[in-house]
Amino acid sequence: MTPAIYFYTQDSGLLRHWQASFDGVELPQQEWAHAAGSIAVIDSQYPMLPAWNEPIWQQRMQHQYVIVVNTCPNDEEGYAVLLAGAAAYCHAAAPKELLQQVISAVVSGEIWAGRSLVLRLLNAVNRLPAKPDPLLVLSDREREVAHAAARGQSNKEIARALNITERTVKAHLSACFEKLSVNDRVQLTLRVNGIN
Amino acid sequence: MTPAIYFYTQDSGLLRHWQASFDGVELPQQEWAHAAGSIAVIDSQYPMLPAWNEPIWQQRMQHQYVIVVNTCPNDEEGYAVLLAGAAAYCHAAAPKELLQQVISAVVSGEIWAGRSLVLRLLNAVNRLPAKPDPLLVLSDREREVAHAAARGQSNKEIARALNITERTVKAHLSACFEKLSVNDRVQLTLRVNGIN
DNA sequence: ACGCAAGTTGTACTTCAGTACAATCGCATT
DNA sequence: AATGCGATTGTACTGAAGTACAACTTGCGT
Repeated sequence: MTPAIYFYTQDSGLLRHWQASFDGVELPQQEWAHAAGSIAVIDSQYPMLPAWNEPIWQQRMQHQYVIVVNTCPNDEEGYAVLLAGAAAYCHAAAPKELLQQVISAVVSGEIWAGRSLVLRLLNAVNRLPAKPDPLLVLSDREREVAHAAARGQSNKEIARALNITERTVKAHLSACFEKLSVNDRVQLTLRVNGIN
Repeated sequence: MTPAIYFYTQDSGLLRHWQASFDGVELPQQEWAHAAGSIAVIDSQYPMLPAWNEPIWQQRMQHQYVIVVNTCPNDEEGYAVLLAGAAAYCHAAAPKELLQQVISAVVSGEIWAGRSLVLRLLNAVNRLPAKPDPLLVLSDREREVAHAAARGQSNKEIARALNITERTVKAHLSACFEKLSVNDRVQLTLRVNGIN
């Protein structure tokens, strides 16, 4: 059982191809509505798409599996797309079997990309620019608490370790959530560890 | 204010050096007792240490900041130590100022290593062996739920996305916790994302 | 002296996460 | 047919997490 699949395209041939490969593929009703956890397949030739380095994509991809397809895929675009957080990048008219592989990989939380793109990504690892640490907005104490929480420690454990009360730990964590615009310690963990 | 610092060494000269640099440095009472979140400074010449690739270290380093020191540090050992999850690797008799830098970096959740060691680590990134996916023990459905949780989604969101009840999500997550030997979704998140 | 930010803690409350104990259903293997 | 596993859901409970509102202290710069 796969989540709902919304297909953003204006190519009716592609739509038919996908509908022949999966039950439940549909064109989205509201332009960019997205149910959390659903799958969005986006034809990169869809008109008026924001650039892949726009932060709007990261927000979206946090709550939805985004698969980007192109009738003429290229590594440059694929690189940008995956950096933006997409779950997959593949040929829009790929055979049914391949598409099913991609979908099942994505639903299982994997990232799908072609071989040449993967190699390019691996080579890029060494040249990661020193990213500005998002934790700099936190005070020293808040950063300590945030890192402890992001290691998987409970409030009680952190309190004992830092020799403060659990109440104080909560205060610091609430401040961290606020400053980092996250809702809970799991999202904090992801942020601290540079995921998403 | 720093957590308690336990110094595992048999070199009384080193112990004095550290005690002169920090308040609260003490020899551990019970051999390997460790309070969650405290700092363990381990002289790698301490007798009978397990090899750094022993899994026992990963468990330990999950709940404690471990700093490994050596009176004669070398990159080989440093590499193994940091791979095992240590927070720092440095010269045991480093000047007070440096030690304080190391401690404050560690308490802030950073990893400290000398420059040559850092360069070596960077070069190693490309040669990471394909690690056996720990999630293979999960069923397909459990893996879906685990990945959703590890993206920061709440039980309610996951339930909506997969079109099942929140109760079922809890059931799957409990199974995941059990199979992966973790206590909660934060630790699951770390595991799924290959941290620690 | 004054303001301000950071750190600390308290009480009280709401909501979420996680567990215990159980039950039903489908499917595949024996 | 029987057994077992995975998926699903229920009720009920405990404890942790997070928020609201508020207060006190310390240090630092003006």
